[in-house]
Amino acid sequence: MSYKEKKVLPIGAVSELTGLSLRKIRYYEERGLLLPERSNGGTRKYSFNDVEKLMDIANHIEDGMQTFEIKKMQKKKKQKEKVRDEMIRGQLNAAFRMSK
Amino acid sequence: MSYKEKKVLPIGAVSELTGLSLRKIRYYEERGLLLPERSNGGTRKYSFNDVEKLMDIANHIEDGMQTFEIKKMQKKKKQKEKVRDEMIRGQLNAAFRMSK
DNA sequence: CGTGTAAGGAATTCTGACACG
DNA sequence: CGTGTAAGGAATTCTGACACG
Repeated sequence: MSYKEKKVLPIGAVSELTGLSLRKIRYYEERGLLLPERSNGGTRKYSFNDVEKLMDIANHIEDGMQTFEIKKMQKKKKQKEKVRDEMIRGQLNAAFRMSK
Repeated sequence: MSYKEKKVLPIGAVSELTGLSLRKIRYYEERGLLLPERSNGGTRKYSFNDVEKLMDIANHIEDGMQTFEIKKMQKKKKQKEKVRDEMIRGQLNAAFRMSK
């Protein structure tokens, strides 16, 4: 796994990087838009990927989009990626069979 | 600047990533092998680059090298990089003059 | 709904020092 | 020299709640 995915940043760093308040960051998590890890003590740990996701979320919020709509978009995006991956895998399998 | 250089990790995360104790991490800084940033409150902030540097340091320590020796090595390494960069710049300038 | 804030407590980090070797 | 540890304090984060709208 690359640095971008490592869950290591404390919420304060994320707040500085994104410009979002601690309240907002925690609220977006509450709405399921984000899933940081937790330390043994219970403190949140974020990745740089989470930071990017948050900036994306912030943009949508600014545009007047509601959290549940953003949540929907995330699901659709994941669905698209899934389909695309299955397509690729299918093509590869087909090509593999052809090669024999 | 890339994620790798951003000073954002708290010392606890660095400890987990490197497997080094907090004491060791702070001590290597005291010896000048490392220069994390500080938050307003005074807490240390590390980059992934610092994490890599620490694993390097740990290896040298295991080999019985002393901190001042590691410090020397770091200086030599920097010197080499500097010379190399100047070489490249020189070559580029020469090529540029030739092209006119 | 999305966000600010005050409140009390818990987790994290800080420094300087003593210990051992 | 390099590292562990106990000590006291400060910075950071956590949760649940009230407020506004």
